[in-house]
Amino acid sequence: MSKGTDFLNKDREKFKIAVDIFSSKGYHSTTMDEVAQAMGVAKGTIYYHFKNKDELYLCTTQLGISILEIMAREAIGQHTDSREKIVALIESYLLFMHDYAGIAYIFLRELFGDHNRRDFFREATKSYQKLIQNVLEEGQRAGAFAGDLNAEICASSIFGMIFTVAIHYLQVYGELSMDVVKDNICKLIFHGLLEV
Amino acid sequence: MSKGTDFLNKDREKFKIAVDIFSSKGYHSTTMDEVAQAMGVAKGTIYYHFKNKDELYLCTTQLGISILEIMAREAIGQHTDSREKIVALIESYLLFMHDYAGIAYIFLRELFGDHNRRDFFREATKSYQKLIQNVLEEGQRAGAFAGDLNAEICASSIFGMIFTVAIHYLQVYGELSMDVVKDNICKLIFHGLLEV
Amino acid sequence: MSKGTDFLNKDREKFKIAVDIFSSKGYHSTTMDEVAQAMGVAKGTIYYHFKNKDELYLCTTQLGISILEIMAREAIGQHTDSREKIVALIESYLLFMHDYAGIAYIFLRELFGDHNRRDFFREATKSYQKLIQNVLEEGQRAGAFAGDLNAEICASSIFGMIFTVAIHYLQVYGELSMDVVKDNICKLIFHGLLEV
Amino acid sequence: MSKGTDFLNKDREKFKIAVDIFSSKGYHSTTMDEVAQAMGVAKGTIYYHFKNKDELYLCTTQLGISILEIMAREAIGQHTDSREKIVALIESYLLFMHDYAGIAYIFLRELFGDHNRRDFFREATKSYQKLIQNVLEEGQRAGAFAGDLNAEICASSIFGMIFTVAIHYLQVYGELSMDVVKDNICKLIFHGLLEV
DNA sequence: GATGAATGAGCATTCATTCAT
DNA sequence: CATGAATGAATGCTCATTCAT
Repeated sequence: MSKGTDFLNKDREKFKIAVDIFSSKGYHSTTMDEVAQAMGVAKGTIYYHFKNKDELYLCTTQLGISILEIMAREAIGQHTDSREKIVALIESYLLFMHDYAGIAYIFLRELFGDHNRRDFFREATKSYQKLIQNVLEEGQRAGAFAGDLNAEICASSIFGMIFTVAIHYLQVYGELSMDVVKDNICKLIFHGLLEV
Repeated sequence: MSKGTDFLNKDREKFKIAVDIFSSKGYHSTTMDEVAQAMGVAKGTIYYHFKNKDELYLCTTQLGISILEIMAREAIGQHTDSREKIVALIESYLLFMHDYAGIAYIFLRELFGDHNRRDFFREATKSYQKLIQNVLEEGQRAGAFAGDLNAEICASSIFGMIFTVAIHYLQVYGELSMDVVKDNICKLIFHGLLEV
Repeated sequence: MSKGTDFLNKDREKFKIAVDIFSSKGYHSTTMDEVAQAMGVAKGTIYYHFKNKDELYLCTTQLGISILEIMAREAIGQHTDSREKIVALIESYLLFMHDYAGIAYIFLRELFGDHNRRDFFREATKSYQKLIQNVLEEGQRAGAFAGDLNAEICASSIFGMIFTVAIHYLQVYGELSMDVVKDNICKLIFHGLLEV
Repeated sequence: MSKGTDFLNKDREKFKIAVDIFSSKGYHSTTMDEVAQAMGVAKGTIYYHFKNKDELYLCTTQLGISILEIMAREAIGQHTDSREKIVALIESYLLFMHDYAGIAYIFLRELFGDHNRRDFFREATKSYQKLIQNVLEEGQRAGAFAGDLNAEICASSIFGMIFTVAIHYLQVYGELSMDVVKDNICKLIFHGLLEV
């Protein structure tokens, strides 16, 4: 944990400010002056705690993403049934989108972003998708999920679908009605589109 | 159609160059010098055809996105059965990702991007999701798809899942094996995860 | 007479357009594109007639200033009395300001302008002031004007006062009421401020 | 008082440098690089204190013009007699031209300049002319000056004449012999041209 | 620890000028 | 004679970073 992460951890208000600015303006359009002013400190102070802008951004994002990781692991941990685990994961992702939409935006943006930081976010994504994938494979071995499905592809699908729907909702309706979204995603994931 | 779109339309090579650079380096990290040099023209030439960097970027992206729209509409047009339409849409999206991955990156990046250009991309996204949504609702009326599903949420889900999986594949395996991905997504979408 | 002067002389409409643009926007803020568009010709056409922007500007201004010279010489020529000559000169200057305010602005601006073109305008000014000075000296020799006055200083004074008042009027009242201005300037010049 | 005015006020050397460059090369032909180099600071330093080139120019000119205002008000304040006030005003203007010729050039140039900044300079000019006008009206009420003269026109005349003569002298002789100029202008203003 | 004035490399943009048609 | 697409040198401005206090 770097000096900077420490700084943001101790002062969660400043963390939120950093997330707000970076998520609403993007990395490049956010200036260090703006961050400093929004945080109510001098620019030099930020450079005292962070080596450079990139470190500030990365620390901010890392801290935010670690929250998602904790939420997801906790969600899974509370269940033994694969299906219930999937539901819990969906719930936790949606909750994260609801509570930390700024971070989510940054995360997705960087996931599709340019070379510079993509690797870091790819790793994070892989680990989240792996979380889903593990539950899927576990479920397949237990005979709960169809064995002929490629768990990797399904995990990636579920990951992408949740975030896309959540952001669609946030953008179109301004708010995320979690129950409706959760129910529909669960139905789609578990039973598919076809009428039986 | 602006002067700039004209320029890119007539010289598809330059269009591809613009897409390549913007998708690999991102908007901000791409300099007009680089674009000019890569296109083999003077910087002034670009400014003769485009008002500024933003217009160059937007024209490039718009042209790219219009390709997706054409592909998607053609795909749907060749089928009457709702289920086959969905399959065709998935195929066309994957084909687009395969042939125009750069555009797809830009598209997704901006979809989650900062306020400046988000609106433009949101509209484009909405129109694609609407395409899916219409097919879904048509299928529901025909009794092919489960009537209790929210078509809007499902459309957004399908949209997000396809792109996410495709990019995951491109990032992890460097190439998109379309058949495998298509088959799995179809299975998941049509029948769901559960073993029957 | 250069090719350019010819061009402007033959097409007085284009001359007026050039004066309008240069006087309202200044030399540097006027682009060749603007001039070409306002004249209704292609940029290349202008470069066909003028070597460069500077020549266009100089030809335009020279032509304008020559008008003032003709007006002033005609005014003087119609009188033999020194005092009447002065009145006629004032009238002609005011008339010029009234009819060719654009030229007058350019003239004065350049008179106080930077090094580049100052010399040319200085010469023109000197010649106008000399015109006044000659009349003054003539009048002094004839005993009409006070002999202890420095004719050079007085000529310069009169020149400056006329233009300044005229522009003051144009700027403050939007229009030049020539009679009022002329009367007052004559009174001031001939009798001075003091109550007798 | 803006940050920039502060900067120039504290470091009068830099103020003089700015005046020198702007007056000798004009606004457009002066580059920020030149100003920075002449001042011995980095370009960024200038942009730290001034929002842009225009603000630098305006602050510089404003500061210069305020000097003229102070000089003029001091000159008037030391006298009670209207005629003596006029003489003092003339003296102060000539002194200003002598000490701050650069500012005077900028001032006059802008007074006849293009639309952009003209308004600002017009206001300044009006206030100076008003200064003269007030003294003239005061003198008229006291019976010292001819009552049938339009004070506004006379004030503008006097203003223009002083500056024009002073600049004429500077340009022709390279130096301003103040006594000669002052005496002649006073004679002309007070008694007029006519031999009595 | 904290500050904010100073820096300068980097970049978008402008525009006079050219020249092939 | 006339055109207008192409050029590239020139320049205003930004902003991450440093460092003396």
